[in-house]
Amino acid sequence: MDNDDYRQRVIAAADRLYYTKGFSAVGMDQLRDAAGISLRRLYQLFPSKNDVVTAVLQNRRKIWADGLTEYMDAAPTPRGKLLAVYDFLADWFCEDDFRGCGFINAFAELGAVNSEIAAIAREHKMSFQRHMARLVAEIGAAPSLAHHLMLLAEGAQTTAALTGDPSAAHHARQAAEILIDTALAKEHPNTNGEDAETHLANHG
Amino acid sequence: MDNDDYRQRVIAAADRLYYTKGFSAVGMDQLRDAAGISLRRLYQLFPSKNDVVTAVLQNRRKIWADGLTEYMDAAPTPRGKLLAVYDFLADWFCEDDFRGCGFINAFAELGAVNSEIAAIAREHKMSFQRHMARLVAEIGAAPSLAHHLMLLAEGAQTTAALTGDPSAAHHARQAAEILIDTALAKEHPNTNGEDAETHLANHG
DNA sequence: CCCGAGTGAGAACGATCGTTCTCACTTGAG
DNA sequence: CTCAAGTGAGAACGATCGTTCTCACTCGGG
Repeated sequence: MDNDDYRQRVIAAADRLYYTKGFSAVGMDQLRDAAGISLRRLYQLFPSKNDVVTAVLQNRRKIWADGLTEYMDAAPTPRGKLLAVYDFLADWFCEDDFRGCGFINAFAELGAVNSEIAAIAREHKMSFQRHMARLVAEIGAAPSLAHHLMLLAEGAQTTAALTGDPSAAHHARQAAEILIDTALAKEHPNTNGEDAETHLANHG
Repeated sequence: MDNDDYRQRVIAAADRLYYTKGFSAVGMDQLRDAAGISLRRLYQLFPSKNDVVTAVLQNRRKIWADGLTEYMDAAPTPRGKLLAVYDFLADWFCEDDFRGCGFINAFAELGAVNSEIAAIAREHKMSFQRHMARLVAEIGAAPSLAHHLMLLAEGAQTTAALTGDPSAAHHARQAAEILIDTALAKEHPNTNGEDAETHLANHG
């Protein structure tokens, strides 16, 4: 077992602890116990707690992007890919330990004091935003639609976390369908909305 | 100057400090300095830091509700009241020290460990939700519209906080207009959309 | 005046945090 | 084998936290 394996073990344990309890609520001793590693090796892998936190967030960025991409790839059409975002969220919200978006949580807890963490959270959101904008451009809708869909996804995450109700993803999907179809109807006014309506009926 | 004045002074100072730096990042000593009060009196007003935090959140609940109500009352129609939410957010986002929704931040930082704070944050969101649902019922739209509009407002708050871009409120308003008008067109299909369209043009 | 209750300023306390150090032990090279 | 380098387990350190205590002082009622 080499250093990279140990790093990944620490990151996995830290991610779970930080996400479920908050960053400042989890000390290095607790992380050592959870990762099954000595404090000495922990500090030679990560010179400070802040390095653990940033590594955890960078790791989570990749996991989140991969998970989302997986859902999107399963959808055949650009419209379906956009709506797959909310299916991805729906499944996520149903997980037992769901506690909101880890980046929003990190920003809320540490963003004001630690600009590096604020930057990581911001970069995560902006890459999601770019992803949405690309798909919106593909279906030929106005760029503002990407903002609208992003707001729904963000709102669903915080609402599901606070209320504990996973149906926020379902509501976000409903609204997204309306916004997408309205945007498409505005850009292609000659085609009637029949296709969109049947598509909507199949999923909703 | 009686005890209530002191209490209010502490709450005001604590609110600013907690909101801009986070809860665990602000100690009681710092709060004492900011409030201009002795540690002794501080602890006889609030037996523990947790009491300060909950008092701050309860206070912020009232301030938030009053501010929103003010914006809503200025709008003549129920539709205008619903859209006033996003004007309220827009002005809020432009404040210098805006750092997202204080309740989401509190939930993110302390909600996992402190169930009392989680409950306050949840209650705040649900009272906002009820407020929206009442107005949606007034304009005769489907209840799901209230969920959609709430998601937009929530998403705007986190997006504006993370990206630092106040235009999230503007985008949320755009999307809200589309969703409201679509919902109204579905509930009253005999009236054409002209009224809604001109209203939209006046505001957007 | 006296006296007791309450106050401000801040030291002190115990807990906990992030981080480093100690020390006995392992291990691979010579 | 010997020895140097690295490790695990955990004590130790300094800082900081929330909270309490000390002590000199104020001040209103007798």
